Amino acid sequence: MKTTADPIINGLNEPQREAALHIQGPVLILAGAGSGKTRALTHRIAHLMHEGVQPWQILAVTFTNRAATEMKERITNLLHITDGTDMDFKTGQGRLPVMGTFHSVCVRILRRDIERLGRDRSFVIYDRDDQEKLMKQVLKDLHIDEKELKPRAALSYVGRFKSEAVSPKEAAHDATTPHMQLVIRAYERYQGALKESNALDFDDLILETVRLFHECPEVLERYQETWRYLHVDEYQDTNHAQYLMISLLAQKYRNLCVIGDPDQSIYAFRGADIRNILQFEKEYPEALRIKLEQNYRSTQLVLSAANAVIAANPSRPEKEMWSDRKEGPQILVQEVEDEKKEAADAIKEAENLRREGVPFNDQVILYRTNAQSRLFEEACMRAGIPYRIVGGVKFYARKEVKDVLAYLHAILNPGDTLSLLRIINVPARKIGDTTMGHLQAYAAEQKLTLWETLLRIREIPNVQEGAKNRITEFTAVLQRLQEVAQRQVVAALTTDLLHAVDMEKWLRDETEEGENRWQNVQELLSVMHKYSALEPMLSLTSFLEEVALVSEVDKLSTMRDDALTLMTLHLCKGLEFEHVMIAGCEEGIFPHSNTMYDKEQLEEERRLMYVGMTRAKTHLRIFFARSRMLWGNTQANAPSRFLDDLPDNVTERRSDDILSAFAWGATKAMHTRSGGKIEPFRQKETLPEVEFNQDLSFTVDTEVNQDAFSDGSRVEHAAFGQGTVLSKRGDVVDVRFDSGVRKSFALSIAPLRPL
DNA sequence: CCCGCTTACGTTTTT
DNA sequence: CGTAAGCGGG
Repeated sequence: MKTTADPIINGLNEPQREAALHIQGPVLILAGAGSGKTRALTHRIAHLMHEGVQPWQILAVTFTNRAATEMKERITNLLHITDGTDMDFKTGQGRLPVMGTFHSVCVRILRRDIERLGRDRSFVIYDRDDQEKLMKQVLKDLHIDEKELKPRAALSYVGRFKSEAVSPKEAAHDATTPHMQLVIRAYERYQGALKESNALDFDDLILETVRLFHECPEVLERYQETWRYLHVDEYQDTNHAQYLMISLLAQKYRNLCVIGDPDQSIYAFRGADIRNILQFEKEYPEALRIKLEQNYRSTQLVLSAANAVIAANPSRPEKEMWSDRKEGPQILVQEVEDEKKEAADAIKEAENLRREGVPFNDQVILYRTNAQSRLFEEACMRAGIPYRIVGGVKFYARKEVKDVLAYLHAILNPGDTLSLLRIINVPARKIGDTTMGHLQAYAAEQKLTLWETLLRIREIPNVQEGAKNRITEFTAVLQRLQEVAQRQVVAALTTDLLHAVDMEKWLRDETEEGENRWQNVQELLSVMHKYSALEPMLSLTSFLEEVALVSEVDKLSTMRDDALTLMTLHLCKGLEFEHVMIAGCEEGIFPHSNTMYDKEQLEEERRLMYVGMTRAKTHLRIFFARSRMLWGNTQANAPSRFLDDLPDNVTERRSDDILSAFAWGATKAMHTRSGGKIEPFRQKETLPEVEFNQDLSFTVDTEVNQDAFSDGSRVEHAAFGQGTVLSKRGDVVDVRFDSGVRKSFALSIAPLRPL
């Protein structure tokens, strides 16, 4: 029996200890925000190993690489393993349990066993962009008008079907309307096209694994025998397909430990099914239920506020977070004139706290929609404070990055037609649509892949001699690189590749964008260096595999500069900050207007608010604006209904307007009178244009600046130094700095001054 | 092939 | 209002 002297058990609170020690049978852990969930989980796994369970018999599944990495690190520390490296994990030889995302675990299974489903092990993984391209082609092939069914809409249906594990055949069964029948045809064809390209999209990774388990009981049994102790993190976010996968694995030994928080379920729109966690005990009646309610992150004031907000949601398991940290500042609810004022105020608050010793790294601005980020970004630039935006255009989704990756994919697997199509004319080598049209026609007719067609280019009619030569050149380059790939690691291979196709010249076109593009490729190269210790081919495949499955939030921890973080509320889950600011808390913004007529969506919005608030350790500020410019219109939105639930005793309400006290009382009364029901017209009220700009200094600033930036004038930038204005168009100036760097700026924003 | 103009659109997105 | 994508002209 374990005693409290045991380092694995020591330091856990009572329910955490229970979670760690109860290792046989199903366990449901309801773990509130900041309750030491990862701690409970990692200690549990460490305890399992202490009890003689082999590491490879333990599986822990998460949703993000970030979570998986953190768990691996913490278990490594806990066990004082020094040689259980990540690479060991990959080959399955390590001393660490198998820990990874749903998708990476499934890839691992499929790379090994997908041939049983009559498919090729060297499949490629399609991301969002690839999916859209493919679906576009599918709709074209089916002669479906883009107006009738857009690729994105079709994909969203397909995604929904797949997350619910509904095959095209089953879906066809329920398709009653002509529109849905169209969707089903697209779904069917899309799946066929994926198979032809030897590709799987993200959803397929899960779904094909489920299919494998269904169709090959002996394979399922092998995994059941291997992974006897199963753990699933963020269980409230699992969709039906993921639920099936886990259920199948668990059905033999029933050692399934799921952890989650129904109050933090914010991905229903993506197919997450909160019922998976709510009905866990029905499915496993013998399950032990553990509640982690002590919060180690926030002050009691923050928690009281968050608890009050989430309490308004019906049918949630009873759970109330509490904290030992009784003291702290009040929750600040700040009313501001408009969205510009909001941004300026938020930045000012960040700077104030910075001065008091809270680094920017420990501060975040959260908003509901990405579009809101722009103003904060501009405010940061204006104030000259460092910031980073998480999300938005993803690094690995950038064209130049995807182009390089497409080269690597094509080198590894020339059968990857999508990649070939992507790079055949990048950099431009005058192989245009006409030529490609002939080639694809020939390929279809002869039942050849594009690559095989390219290799036989000499036999193909209708293609001009010049184009044939250029294609021969292209295939020769790829073939040479294929050989290089056999003996060089991925970084060296890529350096060779970039040189061979003169990528630098193509990307670096003397503009700021060109410079950025090249920088991005350099960054990609630096990521590759992490794979230099491996065998050449393994280095290439591991790199591509990992790149296919990473997200933006994963990179957060690796950034070291002190910068204010800006991100959507959805992305903040799992993170924590000393100072959290939640912007745009107005009806129609948050909760978002599209959710306001649906009870369940509204509940999810409330959970999103709860998630945002519980990120705060100490300082929590909530902003709402009296008026806001949205889609070219100025509108006045009522303060968010979520603010009504903030208890007065932990809240301080402030406003930049003298009449605000009155306004507050009025809105609160209005919400109360309507009994919490939605008043459709509330957010439509538009105030007469108020052109009273309180921040005069800003207006003056930009006006004065304008004239001093004529062509050829000398300027100085806070970060880039001195330079010469090349051209000026309205608010935008092009500057060449003495360092040689060329950039364009928005005058009203950039820290640029005339000399 | 690249640009600038027109048009359409506007929620969130682990992999 | 701001943006991204599509298209026609140079």
